[in-house]
Amino acid sequence: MGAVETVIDTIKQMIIDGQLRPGQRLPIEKDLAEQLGVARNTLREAVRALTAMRVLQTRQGDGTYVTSLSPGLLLDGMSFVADLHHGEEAGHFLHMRRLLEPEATALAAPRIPEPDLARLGHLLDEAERLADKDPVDHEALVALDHDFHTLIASHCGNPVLAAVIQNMSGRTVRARIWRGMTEPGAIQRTLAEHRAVYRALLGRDPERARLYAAMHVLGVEESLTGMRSFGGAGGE
Amino acid sequence: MGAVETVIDTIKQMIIDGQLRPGQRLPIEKDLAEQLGVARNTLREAVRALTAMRVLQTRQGDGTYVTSLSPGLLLDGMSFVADLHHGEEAGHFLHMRRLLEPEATALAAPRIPEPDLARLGHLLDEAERLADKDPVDHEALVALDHDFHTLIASHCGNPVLAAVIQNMSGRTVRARIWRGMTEPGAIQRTLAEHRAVYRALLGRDPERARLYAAMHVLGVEESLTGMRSFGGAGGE
DNA sequence: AGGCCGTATTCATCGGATTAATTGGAGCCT
DNA sequence: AGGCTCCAATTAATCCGATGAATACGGCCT
Repeated sequence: MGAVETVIDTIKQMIIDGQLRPGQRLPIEKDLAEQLGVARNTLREAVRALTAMRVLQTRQGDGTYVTSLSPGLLLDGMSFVADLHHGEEAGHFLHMRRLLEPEATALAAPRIPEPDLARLGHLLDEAERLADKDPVDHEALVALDHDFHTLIASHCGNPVLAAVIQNMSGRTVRARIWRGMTEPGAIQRTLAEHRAVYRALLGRDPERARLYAAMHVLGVEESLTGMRSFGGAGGE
Repeated sequence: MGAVETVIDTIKQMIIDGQLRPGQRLPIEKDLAEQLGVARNTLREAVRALTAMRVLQTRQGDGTYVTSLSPGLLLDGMSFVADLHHGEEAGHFLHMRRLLEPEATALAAPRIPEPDLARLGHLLDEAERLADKDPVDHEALVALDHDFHTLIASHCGNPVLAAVIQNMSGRTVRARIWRGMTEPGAIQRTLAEHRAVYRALLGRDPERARLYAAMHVLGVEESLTGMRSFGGAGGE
């Protein structure tokens, strides 16, 4: 096995074993390289790889530190995976969202604090305002869509679940989805689905939240495949 | 932004844009470094980071290639995240398994080919044989457990779902779980749960498969927290 | 005591040299 | 002619040493 890979695994194992703890500082490059029996360049490549996966963090002029190792931190960057896949593959990521988001939304219903609930409302108001304009600022809508779902997921009580949900649809994926909503009323319908989820959260009703979240993801899936079979899920 | 990060993002973007396609070979280090305006060492650190996340693959004496970029490939290595977390955090990963494995098992019921179904049976036979021995070879049981769940998940029809499931419990996590099953009969009960899932698959019954899979993950969760409230789920 | 500045520490980047592995083809044997 | 062996070119892997840039910390001044 290559020297760099060995160093990567060694550092990983040191973390798993508890020799290196979150926030702890590593020895300086020169010493650590010597201790591991490799050149500084080799060590640097290993550290760079671990930095890319958010296990380590380097601060120029200061040192190299172990990150918090929180799931949310380590799982981010995964969204790149979703960004790569089009067509049928994209459907697999939406399938994941359909499994996870209803659960997360239901879990968030009794937990999400009032201020964040209010913030959700403001995001919706803003999105509806943007949707009425012409031309539509898709990029801004994508950002609001992302904030809406992320805010809900972040209150599900399970950071792993929240992180995976967030990464199942990155910036590029969401942009593709919103750009793909060309049929008339598609944007309004999506926003109505958002509002339905919001109302369920406002009522602290987990089961309604779950169902409306499921309907929303399903709506997105069907709007992409052109299979939508009835007229929307916004009302009561 | 650092030069290395810039190079990483540039290469990523070239892949998203389609300039670099799966399997394609990159220019040699010297040329690519010159083209991107950085030193070879800097380029190497970027390539190493992308190699660590399975986006690129280098072959000494040959060149650097873009991988298949399949979700299964890109999402692996995520299991390291699960390996890091003990106690309450581990429960969050089990929660994920409880959401995902029942669905995957249900989806696999009508899809899994006969030969793999037979293989599942053999894995179970082998595990039951091992469980009766004394002392118990935990490591071998962990391997069989891993193969059992991985084989099922791989036939759910959604490679993303399969990959996430697989990474929600890596080697270290599974080892911890099986080592933690100290109460008498715990191992036999777990294997009985496996067999119940197997029987549902054998019957090509998605809903039974879903339920028994859910019961199994729940059993694992409760055996870890000592909350198990009744006597097992192996029978019919 | 509080803010400013200089110096030491540490990572970031660079350029070059050497080593090792793979590939592809030339040349040889059958 | 077909297949095998060995050699040479290509390319990544590793190492070395030097310079640049950002940060932290301690001493100094006010």
